[in-house]
Amino acid sequence: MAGVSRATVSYVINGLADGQIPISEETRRAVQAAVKELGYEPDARAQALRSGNTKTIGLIIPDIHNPHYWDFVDGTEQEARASGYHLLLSATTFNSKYAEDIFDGLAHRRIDGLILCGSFNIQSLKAQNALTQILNRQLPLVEMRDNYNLESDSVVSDYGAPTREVMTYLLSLQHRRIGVIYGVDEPSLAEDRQTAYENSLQRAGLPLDPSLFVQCGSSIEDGYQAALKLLGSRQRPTAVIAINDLLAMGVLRAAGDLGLKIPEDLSLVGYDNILMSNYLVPRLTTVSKDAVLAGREACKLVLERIQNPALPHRRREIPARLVIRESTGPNLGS
Amino acid sequence: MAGVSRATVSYVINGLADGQIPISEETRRAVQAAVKELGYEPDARAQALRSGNTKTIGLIIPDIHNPHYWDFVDGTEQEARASGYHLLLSATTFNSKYAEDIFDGLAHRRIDGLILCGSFNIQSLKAQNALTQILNRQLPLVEMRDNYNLESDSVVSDYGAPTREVMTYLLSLQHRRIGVIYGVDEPSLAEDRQTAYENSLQRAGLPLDPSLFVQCGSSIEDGYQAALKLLGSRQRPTAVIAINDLLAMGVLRAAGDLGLKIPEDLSLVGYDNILMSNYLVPRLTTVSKDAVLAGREACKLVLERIQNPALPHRRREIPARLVIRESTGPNLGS
DNA sequence: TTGTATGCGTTATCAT
DNA sequence: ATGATAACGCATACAA
Repeated sequence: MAGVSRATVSYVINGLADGQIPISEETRRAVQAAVKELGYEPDARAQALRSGNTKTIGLIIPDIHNPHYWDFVDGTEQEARASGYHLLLSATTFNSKYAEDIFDGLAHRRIDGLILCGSFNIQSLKAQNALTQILNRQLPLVEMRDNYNLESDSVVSDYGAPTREVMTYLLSLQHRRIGVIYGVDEPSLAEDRQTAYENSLQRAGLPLDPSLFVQCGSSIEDGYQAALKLLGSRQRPTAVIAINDLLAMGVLRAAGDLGLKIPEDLSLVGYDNILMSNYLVPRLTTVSKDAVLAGREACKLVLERIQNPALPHRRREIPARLVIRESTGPNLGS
Repeated sequence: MAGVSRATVSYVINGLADGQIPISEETRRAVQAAVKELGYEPDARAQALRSGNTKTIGLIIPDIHNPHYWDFVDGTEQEARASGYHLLLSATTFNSKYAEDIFDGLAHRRIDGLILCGSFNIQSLKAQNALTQILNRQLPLVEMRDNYNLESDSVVSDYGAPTREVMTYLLSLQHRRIGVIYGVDEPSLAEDRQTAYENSLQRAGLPLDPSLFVQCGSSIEDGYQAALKLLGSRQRPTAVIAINDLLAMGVLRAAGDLGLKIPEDLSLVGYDNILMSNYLVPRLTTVSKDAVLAGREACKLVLERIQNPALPHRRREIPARLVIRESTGPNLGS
């Protein structure tokens, strides 16, 4: 329609005209007019086939119902969009038979990079195979934990120090029986918190009561049920640490049902500092981590590696710190 | 490697062997062995270029921080995955300059279908243009509201009836001053609720006090601030309807800050029945809608239309109904 | 039962 | 300053 060849159109559209390849002003205008007239848009499929990259980043999150991950997705999307990339979102639940499908699907689609957020079932042999295959293909990969293997970049947070801080704080409030709602799908992912908890107790000369350490799933209902069990026992704890804020909301609810007032009868600490934790009644004391920032950093890392695959393996640390609000107070017990 | 031609490999992989094109057993086995050996996976980019479809569905949600939409995403993803489709997720905020970028990006990518969930700035001329262009391209489109135009399928909920039910319920509890936190980015999208509210008041012979109807943004902080204003006034309402549960959480918090007990001093109703609304203290009375189901239905509709573009335009209705829990009670006021 | 040839829409290389 | 051509990896019509 512009009366020029396909190549010329390509030059004009991709702005190679600037310096690299000289295009006459009238040709450019003719092409641009035709583009507008026809509503022409280059076909990303053909571009992908030709150039080899899809301008797409895969993002896998473990739990679609936990606000913490939305913050993460938010940050990732901001950064991806800013660079003209799109996000291919997948959600997997622990033990999900889909884990394998997801990896296969992403490999098949030739995404340019992959961000693996949070736990997924690496115990599954199939998932493990899928992952190693992805690594073999040199797919830029960012993991939100210490590198499962050294090939990948990672964005992590040290929860050991803030957990010790939580324990020191709770102990200073005279809490002696401190429960833990350990609702992580992949237990090893929160080991730093578990050991910090145990070490703090030992250092304080307190016994390690296994009945205070409750493992459960990651839904709010799981947190609720776990708390019901933990708080319904004869020697109930006077403080509870929930491994994330969503579970803490379940604990809050369970405490209400048992007639326990927070923080008078029970102190409660969460992790993540999800947006709504500051609007709960009472406002939740929590270990805060900027998930949006984490998402941005993760995305930056993939994008950088996409641009330069030879980069040394990197590790970004997102700080986590205790934020004291209203859900914790002194032990007023007998 | 299998000693056969590319075509034969294609036949074997795509299972055309079954009936359509006969393949000898030994050839098939040889191909399959080679596939496994090489870790061969067909290139989705080339397939997309050749076949014309990307097996990708675009999904636009208005607010990444509202749990309601995640339920929706959940349902959509389940259905998409079941059919071998992936989700290209975009989040847009009202008034976002990105609205246009998003549409352009999706058009450029030649997604197979688009699900438009919730409000987006159709007032923006650019967004409108982008949308009509998409329609011109016959892209299968599902809108989560009554059809912006007749070309698209839609999944909707009638909020008029349940809102009247809410009003009847609150009036029966002797509430006479009923506030509304109207935090919708695109006001027209909740018009049915507004008129139901106004009609119910009129039918009860009650005045329409504009100061009871507060417009605000859609974040929890917006709900909090709006409630602070609404409940801080001299003639504060004894009941508040929040246009969604997230905003209701903000109201809950504001009430706490003002020393108002729920439901003794204030009744509160939300919409959506997000998962956590049943774990709040008090549990939230809300107009429930199954967002996961809505997501599935929306995805089914696109998938069906992708398969058969000539389908008549369809409209699915997802029921919404009042669920009475603990946040509402009789007006005990003077 | 299998192989050959063609084209999907781009962009890069080489000519002109 | 621009046009012709090849190639990306696949699926299919057709030939053998």
